[in-house]
Amino acid sequence: MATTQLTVQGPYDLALSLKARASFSPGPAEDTTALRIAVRIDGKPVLLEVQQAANKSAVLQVSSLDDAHPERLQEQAGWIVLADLDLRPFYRIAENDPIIDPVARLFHGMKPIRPATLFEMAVDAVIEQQISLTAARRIRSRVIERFGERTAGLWIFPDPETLARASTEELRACGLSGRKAEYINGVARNVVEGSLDLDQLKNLSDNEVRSIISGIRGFGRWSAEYILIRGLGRPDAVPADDLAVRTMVGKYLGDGSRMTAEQVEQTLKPFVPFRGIAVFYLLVYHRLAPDRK
DNA sequence: TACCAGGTAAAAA
DNA sequence: TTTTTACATGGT
Repeated sequence: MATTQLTVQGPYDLALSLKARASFSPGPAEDTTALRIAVRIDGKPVLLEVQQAANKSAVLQVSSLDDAHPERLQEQAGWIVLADLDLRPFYRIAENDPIIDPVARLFHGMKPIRPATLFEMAVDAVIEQQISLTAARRIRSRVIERFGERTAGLWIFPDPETLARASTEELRACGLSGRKAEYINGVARNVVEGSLDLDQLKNLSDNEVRSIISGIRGFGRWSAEYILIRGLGRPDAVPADDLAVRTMVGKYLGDGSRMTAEQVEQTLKPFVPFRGIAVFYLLVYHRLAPDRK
């Protein structure tokens, strides 16, 4: 059994971060004491478990039953929990806003949890286009159960190779539209052929990422921002035209009614360079608030 | 039943 | 160039 320690930047609350993630996919209650996820490391399925050494401690315990390199485990876990992000500058900015400040204090140490790979994130973005998160979740699980791999009771998201080979009909059978089936096929093939290197996006600026993502068929402005904030954890990225964002920013930072994308952009200016994190906190607040709706 | 939900590309105007 | 339409599922 491989075990390693991971030090994260700034304040971190793993239990809260897990709770936040669960709030976006309502279902049976999930374990919030540890992050358990199956990933592929150097091509091999590995069960990864991440725990917080002590409450809100900066040290995380990363372990796996499999004999993966501790360094690779640490790297993968650090990616998923956004270990490099320091929330303190965000909290300082939040202090200037009467609405965000109490929310930031309530959720002290909360970070987004990233999907294990950018390919998974890209496919998720396509699945979630236009339909409700509930519907998207159902479709997503059909895709995983049809094309993914199961290890230690957990599913690993299908590889680009598998989804590149999948027929439009098979994908449609999961509940995707024919269009979305083509998009997913397309991005998977780009990755397999090597014309798209998703991991390379990690080294590029937000604008360079926007340019590359929106050049892929099926990926527009919304998907580029969505992948930036959720997949890459870029703290300033916001899909301002996103329906939920327009609704929530309007509700909490505006007059209560849904905003236009332009109004969202204007309203979020004070939170640069943490606009995406500010919106993340608002969305979670809305989902966890007892007086929701 | 109709409409909305964390959009996008392609057709039509 | 700008506006409209088709698309799939799930909840209300």
